[in-house]
Amino acid sequence: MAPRSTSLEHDHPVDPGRVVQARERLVSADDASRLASLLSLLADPVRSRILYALDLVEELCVGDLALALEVSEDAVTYALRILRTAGLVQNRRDGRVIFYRLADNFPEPLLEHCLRQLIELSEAAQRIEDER
Amino acid sequence: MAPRSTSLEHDHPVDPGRVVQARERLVSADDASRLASLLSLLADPVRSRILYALDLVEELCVGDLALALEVSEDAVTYALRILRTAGLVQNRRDGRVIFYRLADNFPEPLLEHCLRQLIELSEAAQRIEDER
DNA sequence: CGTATATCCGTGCGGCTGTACGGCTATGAG
DNA sequence: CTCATAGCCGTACAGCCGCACGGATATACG
Repeated sequence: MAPRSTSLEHDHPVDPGRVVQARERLVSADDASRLASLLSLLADPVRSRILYALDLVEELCVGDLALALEVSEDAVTYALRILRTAGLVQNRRDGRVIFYRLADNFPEPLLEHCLRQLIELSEAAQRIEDER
Repeated sequence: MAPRSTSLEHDHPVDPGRVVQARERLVSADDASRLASLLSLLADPVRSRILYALDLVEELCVGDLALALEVSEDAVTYALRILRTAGLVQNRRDGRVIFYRLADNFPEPLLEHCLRQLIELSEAAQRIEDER
């Protein structure tokens, strides 16, 4: 069903210049959509902690990951399924045990650069909120 | 109800050393949870594009934002409500029109540094996927 | 005052997401 | 061969999320 275009929906810009300027240089809907997918992938405590754990110790099996993070094995399995599908982790079978590691082409700076900054950012925001 | 600890749930680590090592230096559940909140906030095409638009042109009203992004005003209002609640944007009333801008304490590097990298990353991943 | 406009708010709904459970598969031990 | 273990998969369910709609509110204009 069509959006709420029943009546007039703000036809004339209030500030046409800025609208045009924003439109021209704006992040495309496609880029934003891909970005959102990537961020959603990282926006889960179990998934991000798994990535950090694998960054620390190179290789871990499912059960040990659950122990290290103190979450259920089901949660780890589910998280790994998603990370695997996204191509962020690889696995290797050794007997009955399956070891996971970061994918070969895993973007290095992501964890230590980008996410680390965001963690500090969210801590700062938290403090500001607590002070109110 | 308790998780699936009905039977034994992998009591002995396969590689105790690595489990301990991961546990000690791992991102805490709290940090990961806060990080997830922040990432969820950014993991929406409308919200991220609004932030980029405001970064570009300083100030825009709701209707013009909808025009610039080519989405419904409802969607913009909803997105702004969330960004406002999170303290990422501020507004200013001028007559019937309400102008939005990035909050004073908006973390500068976030958009141009951090997210820009992630956009490129997601583009690269997309290309790899397309080649298969 | 009455009308039109810009935006917000409450509500409802469809869709997605994370988890738990039962059951399946594959491997190894006896 | 039989049994136990590590992990996966399909399913079901509860919770959340984003959007559209109706209606409210505030401001401007005549």
